[in-house]
Amino acid sequence: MSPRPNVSAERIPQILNAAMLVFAEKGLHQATMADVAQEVGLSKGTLYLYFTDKEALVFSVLQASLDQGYGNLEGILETDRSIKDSLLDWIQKLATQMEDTAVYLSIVYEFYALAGRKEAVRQCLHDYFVKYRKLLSSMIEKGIENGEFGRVDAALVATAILAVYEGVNVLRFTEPTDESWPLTCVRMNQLLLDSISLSSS
Amino acid sequence: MSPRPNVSAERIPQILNAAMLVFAEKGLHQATMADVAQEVGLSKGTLYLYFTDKEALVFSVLQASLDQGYGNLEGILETDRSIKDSLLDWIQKLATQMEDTAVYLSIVYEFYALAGRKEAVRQCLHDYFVKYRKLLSSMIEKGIENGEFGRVDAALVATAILAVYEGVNVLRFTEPTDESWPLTCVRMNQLLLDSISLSSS
Amino acid sequence: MSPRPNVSAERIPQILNAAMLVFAEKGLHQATMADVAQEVGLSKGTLYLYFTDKEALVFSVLQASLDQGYGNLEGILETDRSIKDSLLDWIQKLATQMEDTAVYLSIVYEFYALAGRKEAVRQCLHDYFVKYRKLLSSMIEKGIENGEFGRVDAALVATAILAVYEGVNVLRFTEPTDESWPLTCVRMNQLLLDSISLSSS
Amino acid sequence: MSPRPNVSAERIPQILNAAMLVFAEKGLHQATMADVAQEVGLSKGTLYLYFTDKEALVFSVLQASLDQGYGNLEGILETDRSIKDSLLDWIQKLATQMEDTAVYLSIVYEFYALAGRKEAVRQCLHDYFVKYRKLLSSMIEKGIENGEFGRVDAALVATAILAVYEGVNVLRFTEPTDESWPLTCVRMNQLLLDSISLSSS
DNA sequence: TATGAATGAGGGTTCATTCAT
DNA sequence: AATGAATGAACCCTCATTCAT
Repeated sequence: MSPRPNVSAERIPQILNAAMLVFAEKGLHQATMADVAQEVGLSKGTLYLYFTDKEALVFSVLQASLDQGYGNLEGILETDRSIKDSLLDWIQKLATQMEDTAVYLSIVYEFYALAGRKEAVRQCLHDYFVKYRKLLSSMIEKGIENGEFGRVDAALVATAILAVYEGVNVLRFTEPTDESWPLTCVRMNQLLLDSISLSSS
Repeated sequence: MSPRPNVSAERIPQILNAAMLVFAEKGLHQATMADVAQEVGLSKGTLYLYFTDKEALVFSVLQASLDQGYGNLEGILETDRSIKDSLLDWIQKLATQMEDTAVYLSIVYEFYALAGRKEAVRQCLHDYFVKYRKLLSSMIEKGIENGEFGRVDAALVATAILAVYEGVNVLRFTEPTDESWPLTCVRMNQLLLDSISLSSS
Repeated sequence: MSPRPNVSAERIPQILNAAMLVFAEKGLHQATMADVAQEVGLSKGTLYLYFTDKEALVFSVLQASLDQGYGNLEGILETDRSIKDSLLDWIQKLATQMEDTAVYLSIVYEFYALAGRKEAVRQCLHDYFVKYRKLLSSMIEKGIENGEFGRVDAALVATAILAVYEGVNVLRFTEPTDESWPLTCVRMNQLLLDSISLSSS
Repeated sequence: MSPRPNVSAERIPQILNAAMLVFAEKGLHQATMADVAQEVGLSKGTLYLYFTDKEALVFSVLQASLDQGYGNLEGILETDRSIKDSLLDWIQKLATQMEDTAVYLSIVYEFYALAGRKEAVRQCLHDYFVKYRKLLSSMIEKGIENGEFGRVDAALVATAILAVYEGVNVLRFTEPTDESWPLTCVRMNQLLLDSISLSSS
């Protein structure tokens, strides 16, 4: 239609990626729109063709981050393994990715901080956590039904899994040289799942 | 001796308190030195007699926060109760304080984010977590020795306790209306400690 | 001949009308080329095919406005009524239009302001006022000759008529709720023309 | 009180004067805060200690301008001369000042334009004109009472005086080389006042 | 003729920091 | 010790203008 191919579709992810990088490196506030622009290879002004605001850009980065999120949890279930093994698999995968996500963790904490002051941000994070809590919870319940787990509070365990993961991330962030964190995370969850498993521990 | 009492000693905590308030309310970056000055009732210029920098002020606030920290853990041990009960007591106390600390959590996450970019901040947080991890670890070990707990990895359990606490805080921060978080936190630790306890569960 | 009808001829008035609207609404400086483009239903780039500059567009709007001007004064004379009645007729017509021109008055004052800094604009306005001053002046003179008016300074009276109209517009602009301004304007001119009329007042 | 003398009181008029100059020279929008700052000999930032906004500065300039206004009209009355002579005296004075005020006229028209879009500005100008209209009106009435003038519509005449003055200013602004405008203005008012005077015309 | 994308200079505004008093 | 005034670097954002298609 237009004389020039519509590059909007590709520009936005480009910008988001660049922004994520720059934000992680310099911090949400220290990073300037000029920094982001330079990283994408666009001019400052062009950024504003795609995002009305720095705030809008930040928010989009948040949403893009959450869309990746904890990864494909539903897919995990579509196997014939036990719930416990499936969960541990997922956790293992998350743990393995820890290395790579470390760079972006800094932004995540800025988002958490932001959640304290911006309702929209809080809502976003809230929905995200609730979604995974529910997914995990239903898996635990399935495990209870099929006799893998005892009659535990599924929601509590689900929350615990998320909490442990988030908590380990915090601790790891202050001790990045220690490379055993992924393992620690997995072992904690093993401990947890073992403790609620019925017989074969 | 001095005609006027040296007010320096009292000024600094005054400023730190004010700064903590203002930082929590507006965010580390949105809060200006003017905001802090106004909160203490001093002029902007005077602030710089006590802190060379905004950075210095921020760092001092971080240290002051950490000095309060998780509370008196050593004191807990000086009882004749079981390790498990002592630990749960401590956790209970922490959980109870959650309500009050919520306001400041926003700064905490900004500090975490800062840790990704400022070595000094990371070091500070690191020392803090290590200190508590060691304290908890030695308690767990004492529990193993006296037969309360099985032969678990004490360091892992200690880390788990901290991780769970930190993780719950994260989740709670995005769902502040739900008031059951303190309870959730305690129950998780009960689950954890139960699972490593030998007989009497 | 050309496969497509040459739309240039119609485009320019379209653009000028749109620009006038937008300029009136937002102000000469607040109105952007994008605003104008959107109002015409063209793209920003296309605007520049018709006007080299924003300045050029503004200037064209000025000229277009002046072309409408105070309306057909010459036509007024082509009757057999007295000069005085003809003039009052014309003033009456102008006064009646006040309502409608009110919207555009805002631009007019911006043009006046511009005249203080742009020679071309001043020249334009100058020629405009001179033209009407001369027309009015010659009418007054005709009135003197045919005995309607006394031996007044025709140029002065002509200027007075214009001044009164311009002045009333200024006052009305700050008091738009009062609806008596057109009447006021007419009465002032009646007063003026009465005072220079010979007998039949 | 303060270690440094409080210069606020002198700064504000300094800034207003500078702003008036710069605004007149470059136009309300083309003039930058930096321009104004440089004119006062202050830094850009300092300007914001005294005016929250450019808008606030503009508005203050408007008010300062109006405070000077048409000059001391009340004072005129405190003589034993006739109303007519007093009024002509005042007009003469205004006319004489035309030369000096010419420079600032450009801003005045921008203010008029602004009045079309900013209620506060309109209000300001409105109050100003009303004030002088009332003053003039009461003078005319006094003239009617003491037999100087016929039973004319005092308000109409008052408005006419202002309108003529404003109108002449407009015309003069587009023909600044002609130096007879002050005279023209006076003669118009003479014509007007003569026409409403009773005997001794 | 038409346009969507891109640009970059420039303006308003903020704020950490300094300093004379 | 205390401060109010001043600074200036830096940031966000706008918008007239260009250009490849």
